[in-house]
Amino acid sequence: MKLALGERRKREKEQRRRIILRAARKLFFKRGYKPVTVSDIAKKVELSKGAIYLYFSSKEEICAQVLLDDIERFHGEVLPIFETGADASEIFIGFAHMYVDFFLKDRELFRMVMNFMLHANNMNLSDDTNKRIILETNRAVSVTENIFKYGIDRGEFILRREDVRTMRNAFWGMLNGIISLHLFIGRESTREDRIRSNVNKCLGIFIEGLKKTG
Amino acid sequence: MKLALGERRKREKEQRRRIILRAARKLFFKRGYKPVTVSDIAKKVELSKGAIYLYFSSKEEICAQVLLDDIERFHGEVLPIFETGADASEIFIGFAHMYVDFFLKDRELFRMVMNFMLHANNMNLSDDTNKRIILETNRAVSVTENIFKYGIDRGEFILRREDVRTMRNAFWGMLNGIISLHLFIGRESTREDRIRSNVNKCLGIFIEGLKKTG
DNA sequence: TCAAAGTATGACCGTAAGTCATTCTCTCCT
DNA sequence: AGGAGAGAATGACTTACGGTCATACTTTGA
Repeated sequence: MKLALGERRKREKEQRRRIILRAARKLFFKRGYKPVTVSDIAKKVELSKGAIYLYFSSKEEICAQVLLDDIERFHGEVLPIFETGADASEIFIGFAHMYVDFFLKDRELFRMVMNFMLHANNMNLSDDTNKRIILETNRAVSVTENIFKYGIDRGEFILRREDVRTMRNAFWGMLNGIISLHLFIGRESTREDRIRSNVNKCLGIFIEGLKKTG
Repeated sequence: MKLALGERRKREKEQRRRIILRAARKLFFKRGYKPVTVSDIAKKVELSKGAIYLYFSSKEEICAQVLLDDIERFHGEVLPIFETGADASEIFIGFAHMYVDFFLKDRELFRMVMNFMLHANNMNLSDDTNKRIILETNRAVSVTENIFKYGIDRGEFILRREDVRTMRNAFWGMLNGIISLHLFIGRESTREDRIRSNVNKCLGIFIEGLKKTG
């Protein structure tokens, strides 16, 4: 009789999983999700298609894990912003810029995330992946909500606490919406600095609205 | 020798095209874009699959035309709002509510439109369809830009004219973003009145920002 | 050393978009 | 009326891709 997967094997398996993910990421970002086939990924890591399915249950699952890794990385990068002691408006702007920069590095990443949000309901993902999605979603939510609460506590924002959730939605919506429009609609001005300046202006107006007394 | 397509035939062809579109629309909205096959559509209108391709060059083309018809209808419905002589803020709110209501009637419609915006670049659409897309995009843009200009002219909004384009993007982004979040992320509160009230609050804040002097 | 566990393969399957040779049907000219 | 040719329709066929599985190879540990 045999025991379950030895330690070293487990490690090697995890390592191979990561190699596949890296390859998939590169391919997806270069050619887009749909055009990349599972065989393409297999070829790139010198495995057969069947082998890929020993590590991932579906192409969608690969996509989800690529995106989750990136989002986790973003959340890691964004944390220090809260240590600065800046006021809520500055934190907002800082957060928004990090978000924009994050997605401008790989525009296909943003498209994939949006697409994923749109269709996640109809995807068959592993329990583990679903857990990660919920975790990261909650993290994103609480990060932004906390900025609003911080602003309220400091007396910086005129906003009822029960409206924080609404404003959090508006904030995310605005940020994603502006990026979408620039990347996929605007033929003009998709230069990074242009997008950044637009985000600045929009958030400026929004924050003015939050500050306005009476 | 024969002449090109007689008048009556042309009319009948157009009629059949519309019948196919109606059937496709119903199927798409009921089961979603991907799950509906071209054969499903053909079956519903009692034609063979091949016949469908006499009227449309691809499934994507069918989708595009369904969406364009709906967007055109929306633009038709939204025009009267500008005849009311209301102030710019009211027009904004009115416009936003019509937009929200329009998409809440068929949630799949919104998903399809978002998806379309995300991938329109990589679709092979007919020249005619591409023209319609540009036309409708420009219409949407100019509608919102005009509200901003109107607000500036009335002295209602404190906003430089060169920032109108930016604000138009923010407005669209916010609106689409809020709807997206509610429909596809929020497990909680996707009730219509809830979404409407959220849109109200967000736009309220946004408009306050626009009105703020100094 | 050999049996079980684990890893890998690639032919194969199912499905769905899109094509095309063929057939049917209508129109209009003589 | 009749037939020629334009146009409408068909459905079997092609292609492409996600996913599966019987088979075979490799490692491990008793």
